[in-house]
Amino acid sequence: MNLSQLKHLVALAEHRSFRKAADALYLTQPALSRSIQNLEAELNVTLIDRVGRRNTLTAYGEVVVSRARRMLFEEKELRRGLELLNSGLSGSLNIGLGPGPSSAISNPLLRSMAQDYPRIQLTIVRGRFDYLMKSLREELVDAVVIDQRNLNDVADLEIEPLQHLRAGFICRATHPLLTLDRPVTISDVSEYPVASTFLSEEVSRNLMEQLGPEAHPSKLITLRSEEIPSLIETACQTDAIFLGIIAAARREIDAGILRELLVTPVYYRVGRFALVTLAGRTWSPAMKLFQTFCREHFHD
Amino acid sequence: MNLSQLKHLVALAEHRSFRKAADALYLTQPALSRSIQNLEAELNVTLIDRVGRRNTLTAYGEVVVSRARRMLFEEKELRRGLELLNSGLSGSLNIGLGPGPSSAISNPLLRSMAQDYPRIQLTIVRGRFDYLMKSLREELVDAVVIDQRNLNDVADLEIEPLQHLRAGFICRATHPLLTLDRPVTISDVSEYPVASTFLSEEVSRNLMEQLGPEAHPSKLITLRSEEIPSLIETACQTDAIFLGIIAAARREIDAGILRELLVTPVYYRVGRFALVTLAGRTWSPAMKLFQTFCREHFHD
DNA sequence: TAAAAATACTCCATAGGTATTTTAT
DNA sequence: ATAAAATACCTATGGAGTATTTTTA
Repeated sequence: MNLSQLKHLVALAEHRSFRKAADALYLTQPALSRSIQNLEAELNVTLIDRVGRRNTLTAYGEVVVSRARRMLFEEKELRRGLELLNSGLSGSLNIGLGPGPSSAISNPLLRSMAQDYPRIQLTIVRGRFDYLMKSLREELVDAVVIDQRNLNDVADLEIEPLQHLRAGFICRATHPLLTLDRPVTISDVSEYPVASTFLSEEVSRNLMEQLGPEAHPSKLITLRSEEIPSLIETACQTDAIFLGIIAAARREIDAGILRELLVTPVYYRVGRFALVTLAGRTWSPAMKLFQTFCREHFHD
Repeated sequence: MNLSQLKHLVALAEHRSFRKAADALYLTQPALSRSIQNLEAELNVTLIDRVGRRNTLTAYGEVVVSRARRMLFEEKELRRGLELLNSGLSGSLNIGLGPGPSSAISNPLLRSMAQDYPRIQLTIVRGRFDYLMKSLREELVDAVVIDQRNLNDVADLEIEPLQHLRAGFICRATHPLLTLDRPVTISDVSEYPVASTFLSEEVSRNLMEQLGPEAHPSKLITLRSEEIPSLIETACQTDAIFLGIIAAARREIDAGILRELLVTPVYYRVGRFALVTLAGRTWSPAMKLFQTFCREHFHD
């Protein structure tokens, strides 16, 4: 058995065709054919049932492919580990950020890297949960920061929970609701446009439980976008009320442009974010820097 | 990079001597020397510091050795996984059973697997003919056991006929009909509730041909369910008469609770069951065990 | 100056290529 | 009839052996 044969088998399992797999491997079809035959002969089992168009792995093939995948993963990590050692702090860092984390740390992360580690190539990918997890598993990004409540299948992941980020309502400092001489209710809020992202089921349910049926996103939210900065910009310039992570508007709140709007009963919901990486991958020095960064910057 | 080189490096890391490591690997010292050199050349790093007596791994060497250990572990597990599969001691077996076969072999199959092959993952799927065949063709199950009279399109199938299972009438041992001093007729039977599954067209026709129009299921059968054990339970506790595979009531008959009711003219109909798999698929050892099991357990 | 590792040289097993046949749809 | 996979045959690379030299404790 050798690593080439295993690569060949994995490719074959993916393409289900000797021809296509051979092309993908930059090999001739006969070479691939023999490579698989040799592997089968050595292991003394049939790995794939050749049934014309539709080749399928046998039970043996399944066993071999799954182990082979791990071995090839380890090989890739071996080579990457050497490169990391060689490159020191000049490596690259590819990060995937969910909408919440993106609004909270995108800017400070870019600034921090530009100032302190100018030789690190930083790439930030924005996206929805599924897309980010796919990117992570395909090793297109080194890590993602997402709401960990979405995570189901975590067997192959390494998850570092980050500090919670509070969520709430935010409006501009000159907003009429801030001058009210009584507590602001959800009905008051719904008199104005409410700007938010697409909220998960869990968050929606939570909103309703705490603030009543009027708070259901489908009724409450009138302005919806994945671009949180745009939403915040809107809240700055209009009477629209932003609903989301407080930290996303940190700069505007500090500048006195925006203010948190306290709604009774108090809506206080946290985003439970986490730094997620593929288990078994060596962390680059840049990755460790990012971890430190997240720990420091995840707060309200 | 290949697995031999990695084995060599790991041995070298353990023995800290080319000489000793070479001996342990049943290799000559120059061969080992070159093997390591080739690996170093390919990875373009020094893996081990040659300092005469006491060789030590470099930082690169540490990275490579630790990943290599995992790869070799995976390789060992790969081979062990195949052996387990081969010995029939592991693996998975997904079986689809039609109503008749299910009642006849579900329990013994579960018991047999639990006792003799505790590490095989057995899944039994119950269902009607069409559903089972669909599952088989989509490879959701490895095999189905069904009444082969239903089979039409068999081009892509491998069919092993199993021993016929007799069908007939069964009632409890204390049933009034058993004390009759004349042959029991179908009219006698129809005086009582008759419990059975949904019968195929062919079986229905056959029933009528042999026992007359009174025997048509739509008239005859008053208790209908796919759950044969429930029907048998009913026959045990009431004067209802069970119509179906005799073997399904094997246990109760052996225990003297139920008895076969002979109806004149003799109704003797066999279930022509078969073990059906997709042609061209390699049989796992678990599958072969199941085949043997079926051959042994399909009898009255 | 011994023991250890590297080098020089030879052999052959095997992975890969091209050309062709066999198989299955 | 055609696409896919297997087979036949050839070449070249590289891994392993033996003999020998170089290194260093």
